Amino acid sequence: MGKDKIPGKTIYRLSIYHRCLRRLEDAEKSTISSSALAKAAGVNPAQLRRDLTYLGTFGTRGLGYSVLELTTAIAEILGRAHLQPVVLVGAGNLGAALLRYEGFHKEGFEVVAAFDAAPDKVARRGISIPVFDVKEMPEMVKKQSVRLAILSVPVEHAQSVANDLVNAGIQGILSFSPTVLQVPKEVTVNSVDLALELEQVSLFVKSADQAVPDLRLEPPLSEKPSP
Amino acid sequence: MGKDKIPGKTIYRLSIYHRCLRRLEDAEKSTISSSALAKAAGVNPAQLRRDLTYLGTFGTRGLGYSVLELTTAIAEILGRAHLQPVVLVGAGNLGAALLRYEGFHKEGFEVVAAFDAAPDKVARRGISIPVFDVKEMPEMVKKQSVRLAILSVPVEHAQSVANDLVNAGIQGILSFSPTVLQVPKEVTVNSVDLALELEQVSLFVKSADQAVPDLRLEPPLSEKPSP
DNA sequence: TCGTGTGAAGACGTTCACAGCT
DNA sequence: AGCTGTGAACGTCTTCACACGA
Repeated sequence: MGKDKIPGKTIYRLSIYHRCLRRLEDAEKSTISSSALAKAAGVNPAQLRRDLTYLGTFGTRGLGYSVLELTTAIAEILGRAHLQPVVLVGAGNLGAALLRYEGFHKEGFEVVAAFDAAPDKVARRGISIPVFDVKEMPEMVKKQSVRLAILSVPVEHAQSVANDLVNAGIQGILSFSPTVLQVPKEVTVNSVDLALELEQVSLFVKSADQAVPDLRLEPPLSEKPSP
Repeated sequence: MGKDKIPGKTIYRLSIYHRCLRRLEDAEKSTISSSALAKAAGVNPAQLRRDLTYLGTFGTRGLGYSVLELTTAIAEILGRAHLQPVVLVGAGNLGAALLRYEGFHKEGFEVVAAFDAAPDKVARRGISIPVFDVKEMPEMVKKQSVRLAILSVPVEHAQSVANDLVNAGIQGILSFSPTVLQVPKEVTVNSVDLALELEQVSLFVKSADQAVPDLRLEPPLSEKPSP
């Protein structure tokens, strides 16, 4: 059994495999081969098998993997991530959309509170989560021991709000600001920069009919800036 | 001069450097050292210098890089990405927020049209872009030779709409669906899965106080599924 | 025979450490 | 002295290719 540490990239892919497997559970198939699952997940079959060895040996040679068993095994690794409370700061355009987004809940996260500099102005349509003034954030975060935050404030306030979050005890931030947040090294930041992601697509496309790079492709992964 | 191909990861970081530089242009400084810029971008100075060698030699030993010169050089590489028309499909909750998002425009992209299965139901507040029925998408995309698309439809329609986009001539898709799109290999897909990104943050946080992985960290990059 | 599990090789990316220019 | 540019070392990730079990 691989008591080795699991590489970050593998963890990322495990999440993807898990998604694919859950979709297969509905179907009749009770086993799946590495090549079938790999195709669904968009990776190389050998890579999939390699990734799974971090969980131990599950497959049956000549047959494949038990969908149920595999799903459970991956969930055991990833499971700890779920059912965690999250706060959201910045309920503006994007933030409000995130509050309405059901995907977080589907993955087992609960957004327990939202904060905004102008809570009165927030478009609350379709939002069931209470929106408080950002001034109340530190107290509420501390009281409820929330460790995760979604940061969707305007870029010019991102760093200062991030500081407040860290001071309040937040340990992980999913940021949507197009800036590199400076945080203590014990705090995890994952930055999703929408325009930058679009730019990357564009560059890859251009490369097809112009004389540009070879662009080896890789799945997104978390980023962690220096302290 | 490095006429080598530029690695995808370097391209990604070049975008980040470019952002940081533009912010510095306002400031008085006309030169910047690799360590200063690296700190702002959250990377190792050696890595920054290595990345920049793909553009040629710009720095002045003992001094640093000319902010202006560097900005121009990077823009020349990335520039082709900008000023491209983009269409958005799926103007629901998230899609509508993306239509209001100014970041794309700031980076030089123009969302020329949006499409939805039920264009009447779209909340148009704050949206200046016309929203058409998705049935009109193929024709408009072809007519205007649009090559980039933002895909923000519900997950169950993602693959089928992606197929339509590809058939209409789209060559790059920025997808927000939590699924792996199957597209021809000449089409670039970059997938931003919000719940998955939050899950990654969570896993990294957990690892701090529990016995979980070592998690080597990396910046996000594009993903490209198999044909 | 089919498909897993894995050693070994290879590709890739990062970082060190220092020579050399200003 | 300060900082770039880069050979070389290192570490990590991916992929091949095949032995082995069902």
